[in-house]
Amino acid sequence: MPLTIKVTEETFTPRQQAVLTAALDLLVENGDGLTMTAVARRASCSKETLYKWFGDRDGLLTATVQWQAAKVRMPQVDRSGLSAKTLRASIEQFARDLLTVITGEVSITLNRTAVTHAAQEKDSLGMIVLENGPLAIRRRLKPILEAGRDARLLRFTSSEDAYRTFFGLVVRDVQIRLLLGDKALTQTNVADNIEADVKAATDQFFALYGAKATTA
Amino acid sequence: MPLTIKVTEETFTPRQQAVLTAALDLLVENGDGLTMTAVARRASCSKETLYKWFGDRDGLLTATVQWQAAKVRMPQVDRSGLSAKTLRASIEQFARDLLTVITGEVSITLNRTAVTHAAQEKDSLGMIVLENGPLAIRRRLKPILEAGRDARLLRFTSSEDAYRTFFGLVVRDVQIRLLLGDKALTQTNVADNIEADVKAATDQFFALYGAKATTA
DNA sequence: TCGCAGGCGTACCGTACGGTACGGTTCTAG
DNA sequence: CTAGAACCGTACCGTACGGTACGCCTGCGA
Repeated sequence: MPLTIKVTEETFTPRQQAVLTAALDLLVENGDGLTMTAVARRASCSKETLYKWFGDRDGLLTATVQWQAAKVRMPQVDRSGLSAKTLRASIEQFARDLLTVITGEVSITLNRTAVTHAAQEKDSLGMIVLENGPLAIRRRLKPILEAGRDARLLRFTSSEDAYRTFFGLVVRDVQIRLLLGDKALTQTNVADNIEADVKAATDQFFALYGAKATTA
Repeated sequence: MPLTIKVTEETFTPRQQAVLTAALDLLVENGDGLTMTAVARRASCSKETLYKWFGDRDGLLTATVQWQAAKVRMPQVDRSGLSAKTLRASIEQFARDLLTVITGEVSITLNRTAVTHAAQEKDSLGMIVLENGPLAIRRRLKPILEAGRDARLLRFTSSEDAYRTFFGLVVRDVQIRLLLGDKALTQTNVADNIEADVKAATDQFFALYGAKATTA
């Protein structure tokens, strides 16, 4: 399977999507339990079909991650009619989206899979996850930030730095702890605190980059 | 091998440490290449000895991680004679230590190993890494922060929140991108920027929590 | 009705690797 | 000098899993 630049829902037939769903379910249920035999049994198809469609195990894994990533379509935030209020609402929404995604079971599983993959000098899965996680957020957030600057609501020199600070303020140590399986961070526990964390992170972001703030 | 509460250098004989060094080297060179046969060959010992000393593959892995973690002894920062200047220097030192560690090849390898491990419902390695990484920093940073607050140099209500914000400001998206194998983040590239990042993160931390700052 | 493509299920193969067994060697204690 | 413990090297076993081959069934177009 060659490098696929863009994966849409139509890239796979419904039957293939059913197979990928089975693969993703297995992955979530039991991280490394993604054996070709298990997928074939779960999806009620033959292994031969799997190899015909996806080439090899890595191809199936890649297709699964790409397909799942294509499903995550974050809500577009309106850029027009920018006011202090709407800007803040947009930023909060980004923070909420980000936290909701990274604390989700599917995201944790895919990130773990990609990290494992990267430990074997194969970074393709990592790039896919990056591309559809942090980088996707960045692509959508940067224009908002720059619009905020144009409207004299934000102050910064590098929108890249502003974005990365935002990421840090929102994610903090939550993602790495979840990936490492920290039991002190029960998922429900995290989910319950998302709203408070969103507000705190947004407050801090405006404290650093708001028009009235003085940054170094 | 039962749960070892604390691992010191003396926990293992020199010969055993040589074995663990070999294991760590193999892990760094080639993430998943840690086979018992490879370790035995690299360390010039027999597999039987490995099993006698470490029980099974997981025991060897755990011992390797624990032993490496025990080697990382971060420099203690002086808490006495707290002034604005020394406090800032301490904070900067923490930021520098944190960034230096997480961008190191060994840290990346161990984190990847622990994440992979956590994907198999085995969180012991994850806890060890957490305990000796983020949590170790936290244990040492919190007293400094609280001393800074007592000296009216910092303002915050929860030192836990202050620590986590510090972590986010320093680490941002660097760690997850390194774990995912982002090629855009060459290690040398990151290393060259550490000083600038340290300064920026410290500035932002003081902007949020410095005595003169107004936080929400 | 016939032929055939697509696909299911299963049996099969090769290999890699965790774990064990065992003979041979070195070192130490008595 | 000898007995035994520790340990090295290697051969071996069992299993899990990636990948292939093949027989069978179903649906569909001619």
